[in-house]
Amino acid sequence: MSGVAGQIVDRDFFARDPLELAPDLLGKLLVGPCGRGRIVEVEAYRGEEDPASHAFRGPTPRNRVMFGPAGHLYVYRSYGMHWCANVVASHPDRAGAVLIRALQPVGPIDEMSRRRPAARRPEDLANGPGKLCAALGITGDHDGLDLLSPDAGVRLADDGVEPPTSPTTGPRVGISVAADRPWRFSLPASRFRSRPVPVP
DNA sequence: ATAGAGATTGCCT
DNA sequence: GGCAATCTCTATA
Repeated sequence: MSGVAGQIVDRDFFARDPLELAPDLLGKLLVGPCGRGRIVEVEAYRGEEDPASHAFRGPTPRNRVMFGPAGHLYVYRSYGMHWCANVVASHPDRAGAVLIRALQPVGPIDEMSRRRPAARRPEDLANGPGKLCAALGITGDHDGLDLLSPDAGVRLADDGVEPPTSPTTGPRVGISVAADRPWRFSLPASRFRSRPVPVP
């Protein structure tokens, strides 16, 4: 199954169409200031041709990172109270990002649990875009950071787990426009996807 | 200037 | 299942 977890440092891995990058993020490890988890569900968002994307109507103070280099982290405030994390994709001159929707908690479970007091079961620690940011300690302070930087507060690691050959796909959650596009990707066997695993 | 919707979550009945 | 919390942006005036 796996080797030693190593940070992803290949810019070209990120500089692709979000539709290509999204499924390749499944199985990777998201490492935050307060914990880490395995990515099990993501959504692709494009730019001007995607009405559901924050980048659809051009740059604003909030979404400016989506128009910057691939491999950076785009963190936005959702409904005035939650943080949501995206990996910037696409090309330098084209906006695009992949929203991280759910993680399988890896640890430390006790600290993640302290940050998610409402989670009654371990699988509820990070099974939502706002929940996973709370569990890992990701906030607006991390907006725009470079995921390829070795000392970044948020990083992306590969421990040898291969992306699924046939990811589960479906419509993106919580949107009303372009809701017919099946741009949500998740690991199969989703019923178990957010359950924590022992730290190796 | 003001109003309404939104890539959400948790608590209420 | 309903609904409140509350920031950012868009539409309308």
